[in-house]
Amino acid sequence: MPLSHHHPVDSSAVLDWYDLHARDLPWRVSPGDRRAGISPDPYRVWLSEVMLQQTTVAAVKAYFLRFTGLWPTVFDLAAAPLDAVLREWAGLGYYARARNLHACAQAVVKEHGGVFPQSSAGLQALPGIGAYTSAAIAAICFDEPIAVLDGNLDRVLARFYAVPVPVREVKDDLRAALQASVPKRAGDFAQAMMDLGATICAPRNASCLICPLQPGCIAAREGTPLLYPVKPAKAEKPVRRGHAYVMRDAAGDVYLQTRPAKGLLASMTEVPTSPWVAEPAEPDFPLTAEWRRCGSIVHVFTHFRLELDVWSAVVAPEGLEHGWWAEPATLGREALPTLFRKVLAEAGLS
DNA sequence: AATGCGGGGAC
DNA sequence: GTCCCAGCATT
Repeated sequence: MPLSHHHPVDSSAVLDWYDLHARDLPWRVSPGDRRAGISPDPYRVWLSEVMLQQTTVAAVKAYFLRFTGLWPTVFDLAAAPLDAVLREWAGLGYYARARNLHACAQAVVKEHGGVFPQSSAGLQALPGIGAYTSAAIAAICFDEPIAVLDGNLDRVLARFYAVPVPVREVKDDLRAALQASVPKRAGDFAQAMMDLGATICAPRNASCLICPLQPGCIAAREGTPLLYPVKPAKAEKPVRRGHAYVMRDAAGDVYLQTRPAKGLLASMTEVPTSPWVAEPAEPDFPLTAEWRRCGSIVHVFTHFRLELDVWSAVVAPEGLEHGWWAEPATLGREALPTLFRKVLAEAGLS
C-alpha cells in the first residue's frame, strides 16, 4: 500500500505557519524578504547545508560565521589551502565533509565559473552533495519543486502517515508523498517542514495542538505521535582501548603528526598513539624516556567507544621523522579533532 | 542494502 | 547515561 496514494501534506497551512514562526538563522532569507524578491546566496546555503549534515543547528552557527568571515565567496574558499579549511573544521566532525567542501568549491570555480549549478541534478554531481543537499539547495535557492527529505522529515512524515516500519524501508514512498505536496514556494516549504520538525514535531516532544499538520496527521489522531518513527534494532557499541603519547621537548613544545589520508579522522592532526584494540595492552612508547601516566580519557565515535590512557614525557627530539613540534599556545590553531584535544587537556595542555 | 564516518546539544 | 541531529561515500 504505497504511501503516495495517501493524502498529501497541507502545504498552505505549513507555509502560513512558517510566515509567522520561521526561525532566524544566519544563512536564511526570511519568508518576508523572500516574498520581496530577495534570493539566498547559493554559496552560503551550500556551506550551511554541508555543515548541517548530521549536525545540529546549535553546533553549526559559530562555524558558519567563522567560515563566511574568512571566506565570503566560493572563490575565496577555493583559493584557500586545504589545511586551513581542515583547521577551521576541527571539532565539527565528519572530516570528509571538509575535504569534499574544498573540492566542491574548486569544482564550482574551475568547471562552472564560480556559479553553482541551478538544478538538483547538476548540484548532486559535485563532491559532498547527495540526494538531500542537492534538493535542499535547489529548492531554497531556485525554488525547484523537489522533495527535500532529511531526518526531520523522516520523523514528521512517519508520524503523519503512521508508518509502522523503519523509515528506510519506505523511503521512496515517503519521497513520493512529499513530492506530491510541494507547492510553488518550494524553498520556503522545505525550510518550513524542517523548522516544524525541529520545533513542533520534535523527537521526544510532539506539540500536536499547535501543529499546522495536525488535521491530517494519523499519529496525532491516534494520540501516539511518539511511537513514530519506528526504530530499527541498534547494534552494541564495542570498546577499543589504547595509549596516547604526549611528548614535549626541552622547550616545552608538543610533538604532533598528521593522521593517514584514509579512514577515521583522515588527514587530521594527532599525537602518537598505540593501536586501538579490544583487549587492554601494555604501552609501546615511541621513545625511551621517563613516561608519566597523566590519566585516561573516553571518546565515543559513531561505531565504537575509545578509552585512551594518556602518557607524557620530556624527550630528546630525535628519531621522530614525520611530525612537528608545536608551542602549546598555538594548539588552538592546529587541525586537532576533539579526541586529541581531550588527550592534550588530560596532559595539562590547552 | 550495510557500513564507516564525529561531536555535541537536549533530555 | 540515551537519542539523534538539514547525510554522504563506499562497498
